[in-house]
Amino acid sequence: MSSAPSVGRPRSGARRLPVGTAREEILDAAAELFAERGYAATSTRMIAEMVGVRQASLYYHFSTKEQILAELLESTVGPSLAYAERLAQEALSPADALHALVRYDVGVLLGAPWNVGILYALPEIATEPFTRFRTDREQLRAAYRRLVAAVAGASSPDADVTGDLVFGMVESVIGMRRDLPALPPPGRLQQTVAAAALRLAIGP
Amino acid sequence: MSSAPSVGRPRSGARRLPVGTAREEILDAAAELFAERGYAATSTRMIAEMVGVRQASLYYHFSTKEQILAELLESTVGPSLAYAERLAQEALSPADALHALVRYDVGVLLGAPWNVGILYALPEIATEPFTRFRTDREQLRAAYRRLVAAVAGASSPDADVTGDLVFGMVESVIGMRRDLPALPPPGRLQQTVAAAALRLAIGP
DNA sequence: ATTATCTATAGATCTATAGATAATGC
DNA sequence: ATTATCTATAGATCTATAGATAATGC
Repeated sequence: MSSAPSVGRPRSGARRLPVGTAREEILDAAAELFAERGYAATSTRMIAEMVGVRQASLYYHFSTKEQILAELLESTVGPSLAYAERLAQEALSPADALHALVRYDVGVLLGAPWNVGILYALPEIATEPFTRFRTDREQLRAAYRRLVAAVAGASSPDADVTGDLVFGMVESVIGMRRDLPALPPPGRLQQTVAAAALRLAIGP
Repeated sequence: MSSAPSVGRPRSGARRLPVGTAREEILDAAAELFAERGYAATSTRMIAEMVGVRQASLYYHFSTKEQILAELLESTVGPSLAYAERLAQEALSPADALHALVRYDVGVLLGAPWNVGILYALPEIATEPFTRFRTDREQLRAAYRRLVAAVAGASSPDADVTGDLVFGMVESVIGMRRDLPALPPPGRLQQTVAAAALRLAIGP
């Protein structure tokens, strides 16, 4: 929201978009570069150049390059996890709840301005600065497992694995978004994936 | 096979395992480091140290660091693609063929000594040295689409998307292998995923 | 006085090439 | 003579810190 601040030394370059705080501008630029060229392959200098600021100025807003990545990752699991927790408090049938969660989660992954989900796969996230992201993501996985188990009923022996497969299938829209020249419209794809999740969960 | 060669200047360090050529030793070490720490985060010096050789000596066997990655990637799609092509020539029902391909592909992903599949997600592979890998992987995706369409019958409108979802679900075992503390035994997981693929393909 | 930038730079890399050297094979 | 290594290094980075500076706010 609050655009260019009134205090502080002026920038050397022009402001990219007069919308958003400096922090948000940095996150936007980093999201684009990390998703398109890779995290380690993106230098802080490239991010700064895209923002229109000197490389060292990034460190006024973020203490390390890793912090920038951590914040981006958080923004992609956070909403779906919060939604899963809200769902758990409503009195929906397990099938309806699973369907809703898949729709929402796919919507988040497709709706992000850049395909940041691709960064989940980075081996780098096994380290400390990303602990929060990792536990949030595992909680989301647990929510999928619970819902799938509830849909399948007590009968199913490897409901956990099926939950993981649904979770993986949902996240595979990240790969589709990257690799396919065109995707169905978001609403339609959300619907298709949600229906597929139910087929997976219900079946024997 | 052919272990330490009889010609050439001796190494400064000891040979890691007296099995395999220098080329294979390099690929092994790189696979471990790339999968565990990331491609860009792994230096050629680290690879060389693990092999027991000086950094510059890698360049006698590979012209660039990217070539090492390209070869590793190729080794993980290659076999499944070849298998899909063999399957296409046999007279199996579509359902049996899809089941067999999923079993095989999951087996390859789980069987690799290191979880190299994780590298599929790298944005770096969009560049030229990886063209061969990318087209092979797209051919494998196409095989999944064909089989899923055949299983679903002419009725299904978005058989392509379902094919992509099966493809994505199969590859999601890469993420499971990385993130879960324990997995079912390979044979059992192959079976579970293959059955799940059929449920996805058949359903309405 | 506070804020948000700037300039300058330390110190640590990193990839790839050039050319020397220590083996074996002919 | 050929092979597979070695040593040495060029040249290009890269992250993060220190301290100066140009705004506004009090």
